[in-house]
Amino acid sequence: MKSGLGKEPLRRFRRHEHLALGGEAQDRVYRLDEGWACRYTLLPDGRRQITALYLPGDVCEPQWVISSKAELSIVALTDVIATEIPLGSIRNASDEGVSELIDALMTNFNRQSDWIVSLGRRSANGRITALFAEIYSRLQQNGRVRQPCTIPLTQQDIADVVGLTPVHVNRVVSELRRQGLVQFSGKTIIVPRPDEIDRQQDGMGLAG
Amino acid sequence: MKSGLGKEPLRRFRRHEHLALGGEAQDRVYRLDEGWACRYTLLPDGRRQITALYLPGDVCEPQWVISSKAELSIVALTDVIATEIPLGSIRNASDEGVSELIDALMTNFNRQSDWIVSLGRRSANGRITALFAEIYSRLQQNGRVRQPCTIPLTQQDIADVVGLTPVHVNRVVSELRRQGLVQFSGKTIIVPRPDEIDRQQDGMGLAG
DNA sequence: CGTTCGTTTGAGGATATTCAATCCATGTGG
DNA sequence: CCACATGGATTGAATATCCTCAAACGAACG
Repeated sequence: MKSGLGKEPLRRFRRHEHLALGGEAQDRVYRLDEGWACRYTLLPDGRRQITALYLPGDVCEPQWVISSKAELSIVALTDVIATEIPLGSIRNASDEGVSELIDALMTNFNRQSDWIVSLGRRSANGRITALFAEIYSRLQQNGRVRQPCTIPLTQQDIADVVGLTPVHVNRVVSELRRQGLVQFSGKTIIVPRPDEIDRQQDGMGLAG
Repeated sequence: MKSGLGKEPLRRFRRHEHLALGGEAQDRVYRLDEGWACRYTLLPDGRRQITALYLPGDVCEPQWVISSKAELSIVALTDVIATEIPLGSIRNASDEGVSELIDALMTNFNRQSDWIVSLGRRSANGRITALFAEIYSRLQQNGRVRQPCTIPLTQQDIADVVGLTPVHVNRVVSELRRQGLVQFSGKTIIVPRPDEIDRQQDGMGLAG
């Protein structure tokens, strides 16, 4: 995966362009070098629920190494530059490439479980602050934290992640701004002190 | 996995007994021969969110074949009889056992994505009917449908799956009973016509 | 300069929660 | 066989949270 061979082709996607369509066979995965993307489901009435967020540095979608089929569509949330990684090139030979993908898969699996907890048991405020804290933590792990942490998501995008309406997201986020927990810069959100955001989450820690 | 060798030991768990504790190393998986179990997270204030349901016939937790560690606790929701399947016995030799577990893992992964959609975008009524429909469908796939489909879950358990309070679950379920979509038999719920329940779900299908 | 996309604000209403009781079946000990 | 304790289901009233509808606003873009 980290083979610096430079043989893997770079792909560019514009915002709203699809990296994959639900049902399609996949013969590659992507590593996002720049930009954000997501997996989502569209309801018949047009509402959208995002089921996974892909940040710069993430591999999208690691499970294709197992199933070779996109269950859901993947779309770019910003302009994206991605490295194309053919599955054939790593599936033969029990490479470290495979185990890296498997690790990423399990990480996503556990993240989904966590997100079920958020959606099931947290208030709007808790879900949004939890999302910002998660994003910061993941960017940090990917080595992509500029100071401070910036989030190029639309409030509509955020709403589709946290399962709320954009109107209500706006009210919650505005309140966070009033408290100084986030700042706005144009349409991107800035989290100046991620550690404080983390403490905002209502009733979330661990046990049992 | 289906080796009828009879060498695998049977394990019994009483209701509320743990099959695994979060953080524990695991050297086996379980196939549930009888009874129901779940994976869950406990919040600091005592509320619980169930992140996976295990039905008779299911393997619990297939991802242990990869990670060998329980991220979250697993508890029996009813009395359980399970077959213990040592991981060592199938990890060497690229058995069909492994690929069966991998398949189950991917099924659970996709089910979690679907559940995120439910929690994020469905009403109480939609979540509960979706849950019943999912349960019926899974029991059928596992070859465990007696006529009719019975669900031995407490309303509190259901609440912890769908992310609602038991009080509100009671109101919704009572309304479903009034409409004849479910029946009660003591504390267990019966779904006489699962196909009709399926049509109750508000705004759920596919697209995009 | 008019569109377009995204944000912001208000008013009103629907949905789900909270807090409390009550009910009911089951199981236990006397 | 009955009194009592227990766990779960049920109901009501009041409240909180979030949604819907509608309009206005602002920046970016062609």
